[in-house]
Amino acid sequence: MVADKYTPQEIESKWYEYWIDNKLFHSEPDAREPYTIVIPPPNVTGMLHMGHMLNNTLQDVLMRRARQKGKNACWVPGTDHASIATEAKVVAKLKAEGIDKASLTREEFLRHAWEWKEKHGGIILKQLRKLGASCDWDRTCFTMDGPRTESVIKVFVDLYNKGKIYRGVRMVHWDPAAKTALSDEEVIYKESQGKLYYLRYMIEGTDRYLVVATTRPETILGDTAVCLNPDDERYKDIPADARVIVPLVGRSIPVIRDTYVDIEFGTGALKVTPAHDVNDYMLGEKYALESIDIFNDDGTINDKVGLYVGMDRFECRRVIEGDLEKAGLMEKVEPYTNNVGYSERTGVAIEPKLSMQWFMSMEDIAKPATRAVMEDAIKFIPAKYKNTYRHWMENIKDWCISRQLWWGQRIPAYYLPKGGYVVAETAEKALEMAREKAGDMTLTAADLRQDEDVLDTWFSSWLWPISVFDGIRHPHNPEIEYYYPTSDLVTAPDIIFFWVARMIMAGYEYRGEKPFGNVYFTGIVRDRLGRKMSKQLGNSPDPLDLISKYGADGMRVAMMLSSSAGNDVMFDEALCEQGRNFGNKIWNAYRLVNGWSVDETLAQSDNDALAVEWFRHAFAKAVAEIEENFASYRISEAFMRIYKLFWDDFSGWYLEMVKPAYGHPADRKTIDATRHYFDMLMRLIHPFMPFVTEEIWQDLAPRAKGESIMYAAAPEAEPWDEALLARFELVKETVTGIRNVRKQKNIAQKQPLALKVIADENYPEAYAPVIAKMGNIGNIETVREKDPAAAAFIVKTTQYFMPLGDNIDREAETKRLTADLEYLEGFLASVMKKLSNERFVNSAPEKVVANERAKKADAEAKIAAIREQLAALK
RNA sequence: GGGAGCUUAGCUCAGCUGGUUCAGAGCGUCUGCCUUACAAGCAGAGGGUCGGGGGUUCGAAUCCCUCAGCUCCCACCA
Repeated sequence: MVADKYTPQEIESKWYEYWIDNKLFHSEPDAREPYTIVIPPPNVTGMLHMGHMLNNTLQDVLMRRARQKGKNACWVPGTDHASIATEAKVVAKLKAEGIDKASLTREEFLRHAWEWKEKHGGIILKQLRKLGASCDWDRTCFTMDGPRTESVIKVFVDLYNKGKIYRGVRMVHWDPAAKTALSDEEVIYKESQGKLYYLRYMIEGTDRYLVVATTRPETILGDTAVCLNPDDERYKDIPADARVIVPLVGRSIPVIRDTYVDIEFGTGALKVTPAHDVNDYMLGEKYALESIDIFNDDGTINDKVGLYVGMDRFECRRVIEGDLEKAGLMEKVEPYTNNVGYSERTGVAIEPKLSMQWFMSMEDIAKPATRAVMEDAIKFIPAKYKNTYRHWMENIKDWCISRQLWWGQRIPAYYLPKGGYVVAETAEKALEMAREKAGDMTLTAADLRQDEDVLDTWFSSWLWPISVFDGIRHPHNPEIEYYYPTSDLVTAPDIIFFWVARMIMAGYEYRGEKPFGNVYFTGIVRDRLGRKMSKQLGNSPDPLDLISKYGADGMRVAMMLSSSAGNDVMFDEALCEQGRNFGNKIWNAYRLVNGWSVDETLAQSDNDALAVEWFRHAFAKAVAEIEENFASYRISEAFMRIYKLFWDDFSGWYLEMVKPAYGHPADRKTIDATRHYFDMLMRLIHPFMPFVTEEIWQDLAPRAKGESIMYAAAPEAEPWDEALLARFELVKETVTGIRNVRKQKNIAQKQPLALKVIADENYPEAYAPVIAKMGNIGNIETVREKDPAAAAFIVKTTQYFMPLGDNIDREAETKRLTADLEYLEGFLASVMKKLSNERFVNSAPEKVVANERAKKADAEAKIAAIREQLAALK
């Protein structure tokens, strides 16, 4: 027996515990077909936000649906070590405690970091439980746990041995806050308001000067040339061997010529700073220019030049502007908007920096991965992301995989005392190799120095679908053989390059097979005004607050109500309310059904038999449509269909039809059918609202311990009779017609009325008992003549009359009927126009023409009926 | 500078290969109801020249062109 009031908070934790206690989320390989999802691992120290709610609700819906379909469903949860983000958090935490990272050894720091991870690491997964996520928690993985780390190292060594990983000095994106290199994908370009400074470079030995435009005057410290376009007429008279003096610095640098320089931009003169600009770097290479790195790793000025030493780069820019003015070397300053790259993690402006890094060459590994998506071996939903994907894959650049951090997998490269290095999975193996390489058997482990850098976090998460089943270390273990490839991946499109593309590459490289069959891209969760949710705006609600307010089921419904694949989600708290209300609706419908008493001797009424039969067909049709929606990943539409099925068809019509009068019992057949329907409806709703459906399902019949609606088979598609459903629509319209009359005449539903009908072929006579009950009609009388004194309405072509004594507003009725008549005549005219068009009749398919003819007949019959009613009114 | 996508009711969106499931849904709005399952509800109603213009076609929200507005992705113009 369920409680009177629907309070989600009271049932949700109870059932989650039940599922856990009975190990209902756990999966082991068996004879059934597997259905597998690996969770996009959230940052280990992260908090749950609305994006997670959307993402994980969808995954849970798919999981629960798969279980009901008899599949062996396995959802692997886990977290990501998120090296930059986590290290930043730990550094900040230590700083707050007065500990400077620089004062710690690597081992000490890592101890702090692990401590922090142990303390905060599980939070986000615990939060996921509140949502009802049916993850197999026994399988929880962490991208930096033992097996995953070993897998990463193994893959690194393997790729190195295949010649796909190399080390080199390159211009990389440097994050001065995190003090590490970043990959191209970790840089976000944003339009920024800046200034364009025009600086004077005195030409050596003359009193003339060249004016050079730059957005970054502080980098003059590293200037080693000025470049002109050889075709620029303005500079024809500058000698080929001219040199200029770097402002303030006083260094003499050459003037070079290269067509790279855009004559149109600025003054047509470009200052070349090979250490701090990607293009300048290339010019530097080409002309063998000196490269002067003027920054420390934290973005302050170093002592190479001796000016502004220790000053922050932005501070330096401000100061240098003033100094140039004072020295008379500033021609002018203009406002300027340009694209500046920022670190995805720390948000600070990126500094291009020349440094020694590890790279992975991507071109070959990208090829099979591109093909898989283009040929739909892996399906993207929505498909529009295929283009984005292809474009990136076809222009792929090598991947900078080293990070100057401590939190992460340390690169397994070991440097020999006399130069050179070896790459090996273990220190022992490395020593062996080093001895061989150096030809010195006296080398000891202490002589080797392991690379200080760690690997990019994505270098571990790209293996996720394989490594969670230990398929890297043991490629033929039963788990990987059974669960891989996984079925669906649900993720946000902003990590398509970071993660999705790379997982596909790893899949083909290490399994020779795709990592998943379908990728469902969710949108970004925005607020009601379409703004991205962010901490700064404070427009991001705490999902846990919403869950405690509306229940997890309500929260899940809110996510379903607003999310078609790939479209952004406009989130509004009102949607949670709607979800909660739906839970309430289900709850009360159950209370109604549950409250009926049975009279075993009672025969089923015609009315009830008709209702039961109709709903069987309505339900069958809905199941087929829901099936179709799921098959095409229209999850929200599947939900909306179920929502309407339950609320409108089942509660609004079916229950109202079979509901016994207050205090009266129901017959056995009707009760059993209704409870059966309830069971089936709960199963349909369960993937979306697991808690309330479990509560009711458990109450519906005695269940064995450990039994759960989770494993109750999804309703199967059955055939249905479309004609029967169409016939019933006429019944509904008739009932609505009656209600309208009541409303217009202000007659309460309680008061029984009489109904007369001129029965024609559109009169659903068989359903007379239903019309009578739903309309509270005492007697339905079949007549031949219209009743001029009665309120009248028409359904399709059938005329109905409700004698109400003499209170008929003839004028209003005439007006209403005349309006209907006008509309229909116009309609008929348009149909006639089509039919009289020879070309239409000749070239349109027969079905369409037949349809138009039917429309014509219909309209004509209806017009005749209205004319008759109008005549009767006079 | 390239590329992709979007524009349908007050809001959020469906509308797959052109033709009764083509003008739809949910929410909101309005009106009337506390009718012993549910006011977190019930009953009823109104609301759109499918962004503008042009074209193809017997027929266009749907296909093509064009203009306008919005969004996203990619790209080294200092």
